[in-house]
Amino acid sequence: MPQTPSTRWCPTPEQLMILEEMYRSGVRTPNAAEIQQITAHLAYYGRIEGKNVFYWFQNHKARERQRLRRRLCARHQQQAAAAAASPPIPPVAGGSSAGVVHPAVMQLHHHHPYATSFMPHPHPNLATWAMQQATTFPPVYAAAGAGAGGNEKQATVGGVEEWDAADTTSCGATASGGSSDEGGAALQLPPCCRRPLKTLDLFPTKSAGGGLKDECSSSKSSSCSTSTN
Amino acid sequence: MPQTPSTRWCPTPEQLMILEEMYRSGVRTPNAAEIQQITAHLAYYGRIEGKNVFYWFQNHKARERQRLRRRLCARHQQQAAAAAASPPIPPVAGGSSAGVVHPAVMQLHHHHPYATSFMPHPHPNLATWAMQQATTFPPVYAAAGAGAGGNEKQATVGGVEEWDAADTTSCGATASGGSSDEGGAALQLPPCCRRPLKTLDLFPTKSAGGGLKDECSSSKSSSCSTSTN
DNA sequence: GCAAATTAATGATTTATTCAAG
DNA sequence: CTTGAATAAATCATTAATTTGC
Repeated sequence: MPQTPSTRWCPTPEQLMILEEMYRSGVRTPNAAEIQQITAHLAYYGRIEGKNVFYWFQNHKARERQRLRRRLCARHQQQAAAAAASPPIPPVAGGSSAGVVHPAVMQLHHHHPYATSFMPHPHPNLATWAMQQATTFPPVYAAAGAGAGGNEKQATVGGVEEWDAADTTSCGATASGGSSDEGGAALQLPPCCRRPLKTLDLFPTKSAGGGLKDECSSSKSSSCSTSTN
Repeated sequence: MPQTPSTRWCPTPEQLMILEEMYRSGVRTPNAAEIQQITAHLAYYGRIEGKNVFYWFQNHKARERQRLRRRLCARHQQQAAAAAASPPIPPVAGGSSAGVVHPAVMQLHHHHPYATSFMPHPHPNLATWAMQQATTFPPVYAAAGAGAGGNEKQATVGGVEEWDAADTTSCGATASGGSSDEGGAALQLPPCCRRPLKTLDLFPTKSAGGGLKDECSSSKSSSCSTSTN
């Protein structure tokens, strides 16, 4: 039986390579249009769906972060054990490439007739799916509008090849202008919706979010109460 | 300017009523098809999109749970303060309605021409969106296949009007047969994919998931191990 | 050298947390 | 302060590596 009906997507080396390259280039949370592009591109190297791309970035990001947390934690513990007083590593971050953000997605130019079977398909259930099917136009950060050029995005951190220091909290906004040639409609996003560039606070000061929860025996108290309101 | 371009959905009383009724009927995590139905139905009473329905159930579920946690926590603390030795509450759970699951979604029969603007629309970004657009057919628990009648689902818990006791771990599988009349294609899901009916362990014994994480100063030990493989 | 059994990676879901409009 | 919207973390489940016995 050819075409193993495997339930999960098995990325080919090429696909993986490209994805990793993109990630290293700063792509972190591609938006719908970008995902479509990426998917279409990668489809050339094998079967793939948008959700795979979505998941991949999601997981990759999360696990990268997790890895760092582990690492830091270990280091921290080690240092704690050593009872030294010197701060771990002064965040080098520095000059590197903060604004050079190169929109890796823009380099995609395939459009091979392989297609990824986008639209149709009578998808069964799947929780998250649902949300999509209705998505008229989500009032989020960016506009995949046609004409407009300089659009600020949110995700897809720029530069910062490999954050291996600790804080690196800030991140350069990037993301290709995108604007695929297909959806050239009006699409003017409502006046609100413009987050202050979140999405990457590695080590927040509060509690959840990116805090190391159990992984490292963090303090984290706070029972139910102290509402932020 | 009529038609306030408000960013968020403002559920009308009718919509809200129906949604709550559904929730009380056991609908907890409607699948795509169900969401479509619900949305189409509710669209009669005002503008609404699938994602609104999706979010609503998501939030309602989460907050109901949160409320319970808070409540339980408070009670627990109170009891702890009382320094009594008697076990809190013997889980009443009992007979209630475990299998009566009435698929509230099935009662929907509108199909009013209001439509909810499902498919089209050149949605900009939105993270989760992406994933959808590709969803060929997600290899998840159920099959929204056409003909087959008795299909087990996963979400949409049955019965259990209001879990206010503690454990209530089990849950009756329910979910309307769904199977919208549109996707009558083949759609034969691969031989694997058949979860043992998860998705609702309110108060698991392990750690995260539905457990009271931090909210109530739970124990929560157990790292990753004891793989079922 | 191969195949069953274990372990490690990682794709896919669900749940919790956070943000911000009303 | 309630709650819709969005993201990130935790978890599950399956596949690929790797080890072990023959």
